[in-house]
Amino acid sequence: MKDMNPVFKVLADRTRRHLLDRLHTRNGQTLGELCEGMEMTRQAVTQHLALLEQANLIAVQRQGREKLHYFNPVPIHAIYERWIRKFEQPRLNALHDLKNRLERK
Amino acid sequence: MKDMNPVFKVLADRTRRHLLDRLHTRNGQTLGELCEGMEMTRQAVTQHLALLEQANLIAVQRQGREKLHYFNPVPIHAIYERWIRKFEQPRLNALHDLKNRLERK
DNA sequence: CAGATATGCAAGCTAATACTTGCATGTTAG
DNA sequence: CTAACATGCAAGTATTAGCTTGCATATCTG
Repeated sequence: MKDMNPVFKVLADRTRRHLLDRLHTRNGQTLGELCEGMEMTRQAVTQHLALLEQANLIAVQRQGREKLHYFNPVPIHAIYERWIRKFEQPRLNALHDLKNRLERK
Repeated sequence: MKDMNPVFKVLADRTRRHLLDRLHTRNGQTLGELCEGMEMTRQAVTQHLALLEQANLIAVQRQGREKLHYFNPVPIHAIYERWIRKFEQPRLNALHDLKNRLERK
């Protein structure tokens, strides 16, 4: 997937969105906790978390032998500002555009 | 990319976001117009547009031998409602969570 | 220290993705 | 009618994503 912006790519996976949901419900969970109930190996979850960390969507902190994960809302807000908000004013003048297009000919 | 929600997957590609941007700038463009300046073949663009159409992000209308493309903002708004908005209230109490966690032990 | 626990690292497999090439079909213009 | 134009269809290729398996390392507990 050709993409300079890692946030979209990361959000495109259901497992990763689920992990974000879990951290949103309770922040600071360990790797083991985040693996509970996941239908894949711990290593798979680790790899998803690594991508989330690369995209700056989570921050990680070692606490003894445990690894704590914290959700960071900033990139999602940036996505909203850059990509969502400008599309929220729907251009309902599609027919007007069509009319213009036909007249240009 | 394992995902039931096609909108995220579709938005994850830079080329497709660029196509949406172009339609947002001027709605109702033909396939040929949307191909201009793209550094790939027409068929590649067609495939991207097909994915955008599947995700209901664009609507297509045949006009003679031309194919007109219209942007549809509804799925992006749905994404915002379902996934973005709830993350916009940042939980800045990470330290509080950490404190709770340590006390649970 | 020794065993259990929590996590890390890396190679390998499979399926999906992005893109191309080649040809076919439908439409408009002279 | 026919030639140029706009688009459609399908098979093939290279890359990447998601996941697994196997083993290594670090930390806690008794």
